[in-house]
Amino acid sequence: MSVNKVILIGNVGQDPEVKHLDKDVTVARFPLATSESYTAKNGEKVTATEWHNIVVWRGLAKVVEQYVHKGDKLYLEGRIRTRSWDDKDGNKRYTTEINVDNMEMLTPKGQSTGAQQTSAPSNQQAASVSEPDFSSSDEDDLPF
Amino acid sequence: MSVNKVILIGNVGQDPEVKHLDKDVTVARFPLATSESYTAKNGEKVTATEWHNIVVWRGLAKVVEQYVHKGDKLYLEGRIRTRSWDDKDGNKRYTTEINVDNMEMLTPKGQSTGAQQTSAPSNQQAASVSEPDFSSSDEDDLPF
Amino acid sequence: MSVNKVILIGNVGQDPEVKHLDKDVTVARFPLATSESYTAKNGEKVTATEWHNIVVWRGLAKVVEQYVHKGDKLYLEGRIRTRSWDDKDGNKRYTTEINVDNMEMLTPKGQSTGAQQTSAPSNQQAASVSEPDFSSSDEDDLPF
Amino acid sequence: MSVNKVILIGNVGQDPEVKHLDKDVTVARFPLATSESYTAKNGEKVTATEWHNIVVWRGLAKVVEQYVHKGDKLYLEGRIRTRSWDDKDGNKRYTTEINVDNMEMLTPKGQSTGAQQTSAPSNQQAASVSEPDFSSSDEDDLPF
DNA sequence: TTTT
DNA sequence: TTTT
Repeated sequence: MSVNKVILIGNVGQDPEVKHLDKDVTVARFPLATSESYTAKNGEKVTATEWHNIVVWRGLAKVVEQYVHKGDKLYLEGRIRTRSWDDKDGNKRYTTEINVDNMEMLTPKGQSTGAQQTSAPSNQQAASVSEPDFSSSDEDDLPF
Repeated sequence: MSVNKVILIGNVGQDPEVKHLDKDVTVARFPLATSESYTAKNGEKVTATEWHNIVVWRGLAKVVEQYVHKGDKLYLEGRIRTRSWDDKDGNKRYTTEINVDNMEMLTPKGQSTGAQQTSAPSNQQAASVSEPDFSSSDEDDLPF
Repeated sequence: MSVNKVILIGNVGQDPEVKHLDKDVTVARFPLATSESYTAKNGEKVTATEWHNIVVWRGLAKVVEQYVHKGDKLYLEGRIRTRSWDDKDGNKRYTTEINVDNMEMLTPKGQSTGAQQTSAPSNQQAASVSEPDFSSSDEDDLPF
Repeated sequence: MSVNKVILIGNVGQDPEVKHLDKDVTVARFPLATSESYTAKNGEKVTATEWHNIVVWRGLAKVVEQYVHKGDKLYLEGRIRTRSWDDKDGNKRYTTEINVDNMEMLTPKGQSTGAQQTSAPSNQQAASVSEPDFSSSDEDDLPF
């Protein structure tokens, strides 16, 4: 009796962080920017950027791991989920994420414009697939 | 070149808070619940409820003021917007809201189930329209 | 690299026609009305109704068979599909349908307003489930 | 009390046909392809293409006229509308169209791949804007 | 009739 | 922190 659906088209802000949990479960996280342009009261053109915390699970996370890079444009379909956690001062805090159900790559293959990609050698894609050091990231304790 | 679209169907958790700002601008805020049922690993049926911070501006806010009550089921279309603010400890905090562009009432007229409504006298709708004390609420300093 | 998504909220125009094909595949079809109101140039208020040919397959078709009746309000998510066929004059003709992927019932249980339902005896739901005569309908040759 | 919403991402099949009606009203029409790939029962990979009749009015039609070309990838948001008309044999026939409310160009500027574009001289975009012969097209009598 |  |  209810619907919680998000549709985003935007640009990947950072290469995804991918974690391989036990039981062969993979999760990928990355920021996605959407932006809106409008004319302010003073006539100035303004671009407002919105950052979304994207979370992708299981099979789709493996697709992210292999093919999604900083700068890519993506179509995402998912659900809003707000998680709560306690910060160091004992305050309840909230983080809103987008849990992805469906994804389409809108950047044509070989046209990624992310810094890492363009500076990478010709075998960069394979390199990015193995991306060895995310699992040892010391950000593991952060809630997002 | 980007899209930020949310579609929700859910139930209003509290009667909307409506403020009349200067220049005849109205803003309405209320929580909306969506829920998902799934079967947990142990076979138990679980219902997870997600609460969304809904924000409605201008003409649509006046519709909310007149017709939307606790318990009503709504279809909403809007955009995700995360605002940042500084809490009392000087930490940056974030609140994610849904800014509504389009709304449809799914509760048939006269069938609202909210507690306030059902206990209200027959002129309750007019009463709720004038709703006198929100603007003097001491919650004005809170970011939502 | 492409998206074909439809979101409808509307009312069921006729009780669904349900067919049980071989291999335990079920398909349900029914018309759904959406309507838009607008003010014409002459100041008159006009309501335009749009009829959609809804098609539901497999497990979801069984849900339709059991729970969906004329008059019910539904949320549907699906894809547009246009089928072509040859009419009796040998002309190519086209029928556009909505293939449903996801459905939510928006009419509260026991509040259906369809004529058949309200006039039906207390066991009408079971009756509608077995709905014996659709498969022998002479409309079988029509493309919808 | 109803919703009729379509979201498409696909490729433009032909350069848009643009007509300037009286009262400065512009309408643009073009076919858009979406495609789905799946594995058939025999293990073969199949791509099914769906063609949508896109209709864009007024200001957005002028954007189409200037910027949209065969081959371009677009995000479109709109409504389903089925029109009826009488064919030469006096039969009622139906055409389903997508009336566009919102559009985003997904092909980066200068990267169109449509045949007409790549073979056009460097001033082809201005040329396509004036596109002189559509209004005298003898297809005017056709319903789409 | 488009794209991958 | 992305893109145009």
